[in-house]
Amino acid sequence: MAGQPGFFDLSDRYEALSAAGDPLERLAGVVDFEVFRGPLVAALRRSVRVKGGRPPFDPVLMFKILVLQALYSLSDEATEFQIKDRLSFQRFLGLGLDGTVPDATTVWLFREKLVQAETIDKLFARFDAALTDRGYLAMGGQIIDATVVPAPKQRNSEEKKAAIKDGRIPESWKARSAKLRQKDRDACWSVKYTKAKVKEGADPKAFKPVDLAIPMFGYKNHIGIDRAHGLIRTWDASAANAHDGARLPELGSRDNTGAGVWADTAYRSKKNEAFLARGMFKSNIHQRKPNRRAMPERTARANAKRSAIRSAVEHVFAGQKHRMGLIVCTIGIARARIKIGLANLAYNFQRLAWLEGGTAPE
DNA sequence: GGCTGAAACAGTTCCGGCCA
DNA sequence: TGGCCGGAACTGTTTCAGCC
Repeated sequence: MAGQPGFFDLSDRYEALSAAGDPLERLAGVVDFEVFRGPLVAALRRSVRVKGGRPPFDPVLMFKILVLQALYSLSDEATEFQIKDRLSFQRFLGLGLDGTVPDATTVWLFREKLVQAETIDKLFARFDAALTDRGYLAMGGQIIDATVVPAPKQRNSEEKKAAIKDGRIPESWKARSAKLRQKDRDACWSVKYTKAKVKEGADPKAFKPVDLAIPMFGYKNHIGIDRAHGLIRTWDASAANAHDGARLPELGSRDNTGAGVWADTAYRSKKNEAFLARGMFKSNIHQRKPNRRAMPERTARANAKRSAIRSAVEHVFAGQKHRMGLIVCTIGIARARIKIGLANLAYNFQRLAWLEGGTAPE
């Protein structure tokens, strides 16, 4: 698949991360990766392993490799190359100069086993428990939002698009298994609405705001962060066309000590307001502009106050997109889910490093 | 040396980007 | 717009390494 950065596109992201010392060293210092061994071993079913056979790589080592992939948006091939090439990667993984580096296929197979065992939620929950043990309780209320994670755009004919939309496999693909397995039938198109920016040199007073509709293809990362620490506490992944508002009941965490819930207008509905009222949450969801009427000044001021708080979640997405280069090149929602989940987990690792007095993740 | 299971290799197909 | 190239995801087959 294309779209992934090549071997030599890593330097910018690495330099950004390295601005204040070796970020991987800091990460290894604050995150105890051994806490993941239990869920990893369970996923790989080591307990039923009979004697004999080639010994596998250590599951924690393999998991740390997936973390590197998520942090630097590396393909499996690029990961193998970079581990062999970079001393900082080798130090992070605890490999010596003569250490054997897992093959790209081995990395792919390890990730595939985690997909099959649906382990990512257990890993996320395990780290969340570790955060709580360390004193980082979910506090101050929660901020909920979603963003589209791009995937390679499929080059399908109208006939094939219609078949996929109906949940059918196009006839010409049925006999060609190799072709079918390369086709992503779960990723979807969505439209992102935004305001056009003032052109450089133009008079801002003469500029009339224009709505832009940007088509996006891929998956959606739904997250809930705690306001006090900015850590991702709940998450889910879906196709890009999933409605954000419908996910609020799944993302709303009862573990947060604060009752406030912040979200944009996409989450405002009678159903969601009823859900928040039942759960004793305090709704800080943005108000919609009244139909064919100007936004009342009082509402606009209230929304502006909410925006100032809600912007924290946008920093998470910006970090994942621009610094980590998050993109889903795997095929199917199950694989996309682990990629997105690992990106969320990797973000929390970096955020923890910052909270503990390290480099800023933004 | 045979068995076993994981790692590694080799091949197929895809998409993004470049160029005519 | 279509052809081509390179990088990437995925899979079938072969090789490797540990145990008996």
